[in-house]
Amino acid sequence: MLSKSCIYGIQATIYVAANASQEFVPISQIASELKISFHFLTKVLQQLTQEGLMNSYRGPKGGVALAKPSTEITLYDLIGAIDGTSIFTECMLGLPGCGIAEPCPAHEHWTKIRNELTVIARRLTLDTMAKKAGELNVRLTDEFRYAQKLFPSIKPVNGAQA
Amino acid sequence: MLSKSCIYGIQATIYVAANASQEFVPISQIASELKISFHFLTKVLQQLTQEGLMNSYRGPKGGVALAKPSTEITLYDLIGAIDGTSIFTECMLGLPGCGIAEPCPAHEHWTKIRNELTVIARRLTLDTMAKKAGELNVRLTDEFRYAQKLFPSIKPVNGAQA
DNA sequence: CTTAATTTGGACAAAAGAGTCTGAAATCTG
DNA sequence: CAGATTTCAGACTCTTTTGTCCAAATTAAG
Ligand code: FES
Ligand code: FES
Repeated sequence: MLSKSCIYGIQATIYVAANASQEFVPISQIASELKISFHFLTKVLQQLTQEGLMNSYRGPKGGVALAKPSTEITLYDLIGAIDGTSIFTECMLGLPGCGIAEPCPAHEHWTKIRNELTVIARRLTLDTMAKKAGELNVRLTDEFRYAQKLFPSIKPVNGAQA
Repeated sequence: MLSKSCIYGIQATIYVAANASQEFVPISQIASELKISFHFLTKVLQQLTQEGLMNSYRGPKGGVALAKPSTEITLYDLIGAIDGTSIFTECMLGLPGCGIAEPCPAHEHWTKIRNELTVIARRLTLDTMAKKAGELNVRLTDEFRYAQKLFPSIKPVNGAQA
């Protein structure tokens, strides 16, 4: 569904939103905590910066920060900035100009799903996701649980690693 | 969302389902009518054959045919056979083992969408889509309209080409 | 002013997806 | 049997995505 770039972008922005204490968060910190390739993540976040969703600052004490309050950035914005909005508008069969005038055989059903996805993505804010990420057992990546970072004594529910 | 292979497979099977008159439909016929690369489509349909959704027959008068009645093949079957069922089960962020035990911050909302997608894909049969494909102005590919093939005098609603 | 930390911007490599081609095997027709 | 038609199987190329790396520009701190 989503590209790797997009997934990394979402995870990173949630991480930044949850670190409201830091003014600018260095990309190296995000990358090492979330176990994402630093150089690759750098490109993704540069794109979010160019799209106006983040601010960046160079030099010591530099890093990236949200350009707007986390309540005003939605999942739709993030996906749109990285993968583009075609998911929310395109034909399931990839035909150009999806519409009732020239529908494909799945149009009626696909648009229903697509519209619900759009509504949910527009409603779901970074703030909501960051709060959720702070709950117990919620994970941002396969490795990273925010609750575990705050309270290292907490063990995950299915204790794979000791 | 869907790979090109999957889209071609869906278009081709709808085409075959709509051609109920022919016993076996040659892949070359499907490819030329739907303007899909013959060799590429061949591979896709081979996969559907191996998955048990289609039968094939070599030699003159050969081709491919549905292995089951078109009322018993669903969009879910087609997608599952080509792209796999991960769309219907995987985490939006690609995390392994999507579940309420270790959710990601979007789990709750994504599973809602995903479940509706699954229900619709399981309900939508080839028969339904083939019937829809026969309606006026419904297109199977950018180029191919079934109604136009049956009644060449009919012009598309937004007459791009003369 | 010098050094270290950081983003920026691009080049480059590896992997996966999409598409092309060729030859072999099966099957019908005459 | 001979020849034509068709699927089957695999090698190969091209493009996009993913990932790695390095040098230049910016800024804070001593
Ligand atoms: S035309 Fe295919 S989904 Fe609208
Ligand atoms: S864990 Fe991410 S959608 Fe379920």
